[in-house]
Parts: sequence; C-alpha cells; structure tokens
Amino acid sequence: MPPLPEAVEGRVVTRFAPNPDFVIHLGNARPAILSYEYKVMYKGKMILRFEDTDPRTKTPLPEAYELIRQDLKWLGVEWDEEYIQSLRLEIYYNIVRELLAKGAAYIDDKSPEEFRRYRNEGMLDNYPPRRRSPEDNLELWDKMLEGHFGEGEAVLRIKTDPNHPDPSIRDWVAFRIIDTSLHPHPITGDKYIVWPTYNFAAAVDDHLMGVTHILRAKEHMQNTIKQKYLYSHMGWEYPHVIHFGRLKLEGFIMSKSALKKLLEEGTGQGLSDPRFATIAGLRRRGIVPEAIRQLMIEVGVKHTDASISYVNLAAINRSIIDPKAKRIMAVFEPVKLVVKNIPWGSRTVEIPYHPSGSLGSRRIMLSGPSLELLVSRSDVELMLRNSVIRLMEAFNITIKEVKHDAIIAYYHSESLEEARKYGAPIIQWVKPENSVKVELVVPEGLDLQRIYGVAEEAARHLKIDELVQFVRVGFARIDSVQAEGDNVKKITAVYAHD
RNA sequence: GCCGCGGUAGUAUAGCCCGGCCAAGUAUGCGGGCCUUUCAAGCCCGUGACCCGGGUUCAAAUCCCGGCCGCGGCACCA
Repeated sequence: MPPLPEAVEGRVVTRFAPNPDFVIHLGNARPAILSYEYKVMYKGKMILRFEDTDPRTKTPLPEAYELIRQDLKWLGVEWDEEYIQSLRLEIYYNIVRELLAKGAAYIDDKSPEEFRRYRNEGMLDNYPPRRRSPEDNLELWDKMLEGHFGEGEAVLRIKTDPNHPDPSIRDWVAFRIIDTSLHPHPITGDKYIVWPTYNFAAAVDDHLMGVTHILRAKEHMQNTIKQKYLYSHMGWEYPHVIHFGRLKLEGFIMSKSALKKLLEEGTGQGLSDPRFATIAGLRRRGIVPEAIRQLMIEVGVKHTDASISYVNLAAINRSIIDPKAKRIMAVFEPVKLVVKNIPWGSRTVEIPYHPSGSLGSRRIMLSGPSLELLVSRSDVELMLRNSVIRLMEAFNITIKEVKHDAIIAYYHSESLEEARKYGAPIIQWVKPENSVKVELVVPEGLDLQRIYGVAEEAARHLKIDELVQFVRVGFARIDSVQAEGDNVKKITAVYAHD
C-alpha cells in the first residue's frame, strides 16, 4: 500500500463510518479494510462510527448495527473505538451554539425556494436570515429544539462563501427537523427532532475523534469542500482525505435499492443470498476474508472506478483455499454403472483428501465380481467416445453398453499406467451404499441454478462452512447439512468457482 | 446546464508528482505445451495496453493546451 500523507507512526487515526440502514457490501469493504490496514501499518487507531442521523429517508435497520460488526470481524477488521451518532446529538447541539455565537451559522426559517432564489442569483449576502444577529439565531435555535417548527419549516445553515462557484456548496444545511413521532429512530425513538446532516455530524466527529486520515469514496469530494468551511469557522485542522472511485463486481447485484427490491420479492436467501455482493453473500459463496483483503489492497485508492471481474476474485480465492479444501467425489444427475467380471472379491482403496496428502485420507471398500456405482450424466459422453475409462483412485473399465438407465462395463485392468496406455479419461464415481444426497446451488448472475446428485460417504463428515472441492466440478462451501440424528441425509453446498 | 475528478492490455494494477533505465512490469483471463489418478494446483511459451490531437524538449505514458469519453456532485441522503 502506498504511504499516507504526513502519517506518523503511532499517531494515525482512521475510521469506517457506515450507515446502518443496510448491511455492508464489497464496495464498503474497501474503506473498511484500507482503514484497518493503514491503522496496522502505522500502529495507529481505527474508529467504527455508525452514521445514523436520518431516521426519515434512510431509516436505520435495528439489526444492521450488529450485522455490520459481525461482517467486519469476519473480514478481520479490528477497531479500537466505536460510536453511534444518534447518541451524540447533545454534543452536536453544543457545537451549534458555538457556531451561532460566532455568527458562523444561522437559522433559515424561509422556504427552500426562497433560499434557492437568493442563492442562485448571487444575492445570498442579502438573504435576511443570514443577516440575523447571533442572539436572535440562538433564540430561534432553542425554538427549533423545543418543537416550535415542524418538518421543513426551519433549518440551520453553515455560512460559506456565498458566491462559491459551486452553488451546492453555498450555505449548506447542517440541521433539519425530522418528526420522529412519525419516523421514530430505532435507537433514540422520538427523543430528538432536530437532526444533523451527514456533513455536519461527520465533520464534527472526525475532529472530535481525532481522525487524521479519511478514506472515502469520491462522491464525497464536494462534501469535503463543505466541511472545510465548518473547520475553518471552528479553527480546526481538516484531516487528510483520500478519495477513491466506485467499485463494481461484475455479474453481482450491488445497489442497495436493487438488493432491497429482491429481498422484498422474497428470494428465500435473505441478505446472504450468494448472488449479492454483500459481505454475507460472498461469505455464503465460499469467498474467504483474506481474498477480499488481497483484492482491496490490489485495487487500492485510485480515483477511477473499478469493475472487478468475478474470475479475478475467484482466482485469488482459489489460491487461498486450494491447499486446504478436501477433495470429495460427487456425481450429479447420477447414472448407474455396473461393472462386471471383477477378478477380486473385495478390496479397499485409500484415497487422500488432497493430492498433497496433507489432509488425511478415507477408505472405500469395493467388492466383486460385480459392482454397482454411480457416475455423472455429463460423463456418459466421455464413455461413448472412449472404450477404456479409469475410475479415479480405483481401477480401469471397458465400456460395453450404454443403455438409457445404466451403463454396463467390464473390468479392464488395475493400474494407472495401464489407463495411461489407453489414454483413458479419469472420472470420479460414488458407491451408492452410504452415499449422501447433495444439492449444489450455483449462482449465475440473477439466477440460482440447483443441480442434484450424490456424494461419497465421506461427505457425511463435512461441517457447515467447510470449503471443499468436488472433484472435476469445482470449489464449494457447505451451506447446510440435513440429518436425522446422526444420520446425514443430505448436504447443500453453494458453488464458489472452478 | 453548472461544479469537480479521472482515462495504461478483457479485467485489476505498477510506472506519472521527481521526463530518459518503459520498444511499458505484475496478477488474472485467453491460446499452446509440459506435468499431474480432478475440468484444481504447478511449470514453460505466447497473446494483449499508455483515449485522440497539438505543443514543450535532444527525449513524454510521464509536463502544458485542446478535444473526446467515463464517473461523481448539484438533497432539509449518507
């Protein structure tokens, strides 16, 4: 990671400030992870701050506070202090009195249209509310707090350059009235009706919390300019800001509104739907935190938008999970395979869970002279093209007949060398006895495909969240295990990538 | 429309501030080969980019100007 401007070891303070109106997604992971990584790099401090100051249009989700904490922990992000803005309104109110006394802010009790007229015509200097005395403003402020004004009847504005080239900068709104009897706040209920805007609360908190470096998306660039006026009124020094572009994960649903819409339609998968680019969705799909961390560090802090392709994320993820994912044999849309003329009565094959041999092994007993197995329907084609096939880790067979309900084969030979000699394809197989039903959920863009099959007996011992590789199919995460007592009936897995 | 920020291979990123070592590095993808009891991993080879046009300079991806394109903001959202 590139160094931070004017960063001193031990003195860097970063923050991650989500709005708890929803869970966090991959885009939020960027400021969260980078803030954390820089904190670690400079042995500083990181703050988690919930920005929940709009109970009306961005009503906080009560459970989101904890879900966000959980997601951050899962990502490996550790923060040192935590704040909730809705619990800090008195602090903001006190700053307001100071600003008002200094003549740096004023109560605007005219209509938005009236203000806009003065602002857009460059007449802001002469806007009557702007010219009010500090004493009158203080009095009006108290009236606001006491409830003399209804929603939309008064706001508090911070004085800026009244002729700033960007009109949106001019005398921005710092507080507005929200009728919390109509729109209660999940934490403070209807206790407060005068709420700070993002620019006020974030700016004040960044100072009070000693934040030295802000990492935020570039949609805040104009906000930085607005906030600097507040800092200059208060005589504060503005932190260093690093802006970066937006992040998109190709093929995933990212926008909050689209996610909410799908949730309402009832996808049955909730916030962790594997089609979502939410942290929970990616976790569900078998993406590990380290992969997200590496991706964020690679993407960095450029101003340009980045469109991440899933294969890229998958490649990083694969390199992390490949060494520790058990290889499990599973066949989908199973087809019966009958092997005849086996020269031995019974034999046990020992198959390592990983080609490296580092994950142990399981034993499978096979018995002759006639053996019934299951193979994947997708491999039938291979059997039509190749007369000799090797059953992985077992023996070789000759295909005799491909019928619609079964494949008849004869034992051919034992060794791998022999299979090579014939150029025999190697396929996975499942012994029907003690096998487990498996449902593989495959997210594909907006669709969720499900394919069904059976897995070998060893799959009975898989645990939820375990990452496995179904041989010749791909990596997947065990999502659920259905059992009756100790008897595992079925496992459901979510496909991660090949 | 008005403010602001950007544009390096399919994707992501390095280099740009401090011009030459960049006929542009890395990862991933793609093509080919090797290896391998997986369509995984590993190894080798190849593929492919400095938005366009001017200018400054002995020399420009790097500096300047113009254009084009993309993104963000213009909220009593964050």
